[in-house]
Amino acid sequence: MRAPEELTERFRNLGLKVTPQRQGVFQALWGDDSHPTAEAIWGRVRETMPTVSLRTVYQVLNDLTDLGEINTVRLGSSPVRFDPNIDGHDHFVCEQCSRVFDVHAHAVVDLPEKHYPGFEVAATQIVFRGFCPDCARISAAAH
Amino acid sequence: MRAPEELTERFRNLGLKVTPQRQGVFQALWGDDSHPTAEAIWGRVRETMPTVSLRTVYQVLNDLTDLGEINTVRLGSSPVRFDPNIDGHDHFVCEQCSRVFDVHAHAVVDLPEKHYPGFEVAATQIVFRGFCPDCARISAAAH
DNA sequence: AGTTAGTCAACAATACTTGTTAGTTGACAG
DNA sequence: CTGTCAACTAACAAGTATTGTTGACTAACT
Ligand SMILES: [Mn+2]
Ligand SMILES: [Mn+2]
Ligand SMILES: [Zn+2]
Ligand SMILES: [Zn+2]
Repeated sequence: MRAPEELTERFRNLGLKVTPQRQGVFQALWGDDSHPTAEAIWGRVRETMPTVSLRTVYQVLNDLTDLGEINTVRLGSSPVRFDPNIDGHDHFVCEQCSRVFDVHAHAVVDLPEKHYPGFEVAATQIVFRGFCPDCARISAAAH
Repeated sequence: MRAPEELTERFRNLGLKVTPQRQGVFQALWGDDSHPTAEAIWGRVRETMPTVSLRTVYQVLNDLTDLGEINTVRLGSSPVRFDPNIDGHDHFVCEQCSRVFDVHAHAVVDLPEKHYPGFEVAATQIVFRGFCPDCARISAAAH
């Protein structure tokens, strides 16, 4: 996503009001690579704006998604996570602590057309699952 | 998953009763590569056993999952899909009709340890998204 | 300074899935 | 063949995540 100031610009240009709630969500997302849920973002925004409603946070997140400023990430059965990183990248999901990490895989992936004629691939998603460094260490210590 | 007869064997060996409901679900799953939802399986079982309850179908599907006979597939916001194919394979999701296809990608994927020290990869999941042959044809015809 | 988009609160509703209860049935062991 | 207990059913509640709705209020922009 763009920096909060640029988002502010964009919202203004689109005739959308720049409210403190919206700016709060911009700030909460900016530089966050933890793939937070709506609730997590709500918690962060509430630190400085205790009256903000979860409903509004959902609203802003959906607006940002519609504008293509952020992506939604659905991995497993957990609530939707939001990803301000919209550049192509992959994910690592820890099976222990459920955290989601941004990674850049070395990948050469291809769906052979001869075997799958007519399939038009628009996007390829790679998800690694396993133990993150923290959890790997703990599970190793417990040998 | 195993063939219905073998599953029957396994259930018996585990001291579980082989009921018509369970066998109905076995049959419904056998050879199905459409990644059906619980409701879809329910519909199929009901054709020959109109009184079977959705609750029981969920029960059996969860049992089979716990036994490692089938896998659950969660892709996007749709209900859980069940996959009797537990051999390593990838998926193609049509963004138009939402169908899920089994595919075998040509893939060399690797998470470089030097950049991600301590990450222990247990599984790598590849998901293609795009248009399936049917939907690609239709969208092409509408040029 | 007026207009109106945005927000809030409070609640309803949706979709999917699991929990629970109590009564009934039928699969299987002896 | 028969008794037992696992499994099933129906009917309903509950849980989780998200969106819809309404009416009143506030404050961002023109
Ligand atoms: Mn990411
Ligand atoms: Mn599959
Ligand atoms: Zn972890
Ligand atoms: Zn399609």
